[in-house]
Amino acid sequence: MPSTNASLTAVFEDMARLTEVLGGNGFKVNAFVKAARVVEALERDAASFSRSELVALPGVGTGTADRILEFVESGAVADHEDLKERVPAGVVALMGISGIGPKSAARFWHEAEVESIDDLKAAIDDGRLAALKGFGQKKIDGIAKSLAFAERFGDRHRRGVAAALAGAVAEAVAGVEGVRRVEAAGSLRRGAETIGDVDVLAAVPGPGPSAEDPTPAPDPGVTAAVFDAVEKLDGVEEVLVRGDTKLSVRFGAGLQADVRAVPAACFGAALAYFTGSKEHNVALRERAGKRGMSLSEYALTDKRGGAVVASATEAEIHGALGLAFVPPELREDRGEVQRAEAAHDAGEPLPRLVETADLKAELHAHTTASDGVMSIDELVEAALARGFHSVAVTDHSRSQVQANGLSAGRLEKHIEAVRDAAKRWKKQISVLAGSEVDILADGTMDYPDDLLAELDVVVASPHAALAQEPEAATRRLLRAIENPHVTVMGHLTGRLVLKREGLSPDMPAIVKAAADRGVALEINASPYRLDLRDRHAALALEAGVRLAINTDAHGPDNFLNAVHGVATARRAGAQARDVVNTFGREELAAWIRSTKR
DNA sequence: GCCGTTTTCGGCCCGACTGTTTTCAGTCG
Repeated sequence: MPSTNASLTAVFEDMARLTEVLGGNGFKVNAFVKAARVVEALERDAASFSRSELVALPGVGTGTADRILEFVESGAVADHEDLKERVPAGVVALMGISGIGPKSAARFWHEAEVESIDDLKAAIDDGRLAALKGFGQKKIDGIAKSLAFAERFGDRHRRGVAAALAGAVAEAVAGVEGVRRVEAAGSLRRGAETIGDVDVLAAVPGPGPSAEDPTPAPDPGVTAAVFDAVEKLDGVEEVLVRGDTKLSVRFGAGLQADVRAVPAACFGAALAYFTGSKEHNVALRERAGKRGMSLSEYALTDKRGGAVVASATEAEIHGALGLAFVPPELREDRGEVQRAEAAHDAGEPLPRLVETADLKAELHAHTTASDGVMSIDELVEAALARGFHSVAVTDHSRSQVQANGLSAGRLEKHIEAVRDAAKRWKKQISVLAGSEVDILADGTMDYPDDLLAELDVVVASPHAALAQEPEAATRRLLRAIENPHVTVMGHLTGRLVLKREGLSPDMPAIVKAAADRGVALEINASPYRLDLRDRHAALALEAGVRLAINTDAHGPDNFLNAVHGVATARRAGAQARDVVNTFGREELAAWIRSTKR
């Protein structure tokens, strides 16, 4: 995303929060949030838009347009600066604590002199909070718990741990007598790289929605059994909420799971609702309203009379709203509703996104030669078990000493061993000799060109000097892309999810160079990496760059991580033909040859 | 602040749950 857009997104988000804490008009707050979403989703730099082009964007009026122009001109928005002067910097942060919203944050600030998280802790300890009307011991205990929790774990989690937990919860729920269907929803289903809470939805017996009973209750007996089963799961530390339809539990590992029970006839509406995102849901409800309907987690209904229009499946609801079915990974209110409308009007579905089952090759995997746990044959067998027609053996290069990277001499011998295995496995699978070659800080490769020329597949990856300035990082990566032997650029930024920011190169320049050169950019599917991230993958696709979804497998189970890489690719809108791992055996071989200069 | 085959003014997305309330505000998703 162009940097102007990122900065403007932050400005509008901050204006929303500041307006909220100052008790301003809630609809104005929503308008700022919406403006942030619109700017975030722009495909061009906001600076390149004229005023009339801006006003034509849905959600952007003259006020937002003028603020965008002001920011492009001067680098700041006067109204935003004014708001910031009126609110201490730490007050907005209070709203980041679960249980504290704008009203409470404002009261803490005005009535208890709380202007930061540290102030809040002190105010809890010295009784200033308890002196406020409406804040009993339970509320204060809840806030103290949330504070301690946020400090211990932060509020986001890698999707790998969230997926595992969701699986355990879903399994427990599915085992309850009377449960018709179970599905993980929320940001996990949308394929997001980090997850706040795990949402699991259970369909249980109960009446369908109707004009007389628009919010039918799920069977209380089955619902109670579902909630009991989840509360009994290993690792449940605390029950936060338990009502007639909703259970929230907190696990010791720091994750929270929300379980909802709905009558089976409402499952589609509920699944759409709990999958979100919030912004996407709001967009759908607004759309429903404009068409004389109302959308809730129970049903899409006619406003007059309340007749049920659709409720059982998501596809029916989207269709009744005049939309093609929107895959969960696209539901971020980044233009998908408009695209689904256009597709629906043309009588077509949205393009089919890449699926895990489409993957037929792995181009980045390690063996015991460097830091993997599989022999060459074990790696080949793991690939065969996935139904793959090709696998590249890509152990670390010599600079990766801690990972037992191969010296030039060891690589020569390793290539021989791979070629030998390739002959033995030839009838079943193509075994390719490769290497994950370090891109050194100056952009040179960790092996000389004549050695690289002996390899079928070169995955070029940065591993060190990951705090480099953007200019240096850009030069470094461009130089690697220009190397005539490189096939795939591996985990391009070197970021680690929730842990390390990694390189911040000029992505438009990188994707243009990759397009010109014909190399693929990897989506590293490890939930620790997910690098490229979704936005960058979308930029690559726009530039016509092929993606490679690789698991970077160090052990056989790592192949299962492909699903996370696919989720990221789907968020970017990737179709199967955009991903080289979906190519047929001969097609892939031909593509690899085409990358050689 | 945005928006209009109900509206250029007066609306604007829907429901569950909790706490401290005696009828509802605040928060969350």
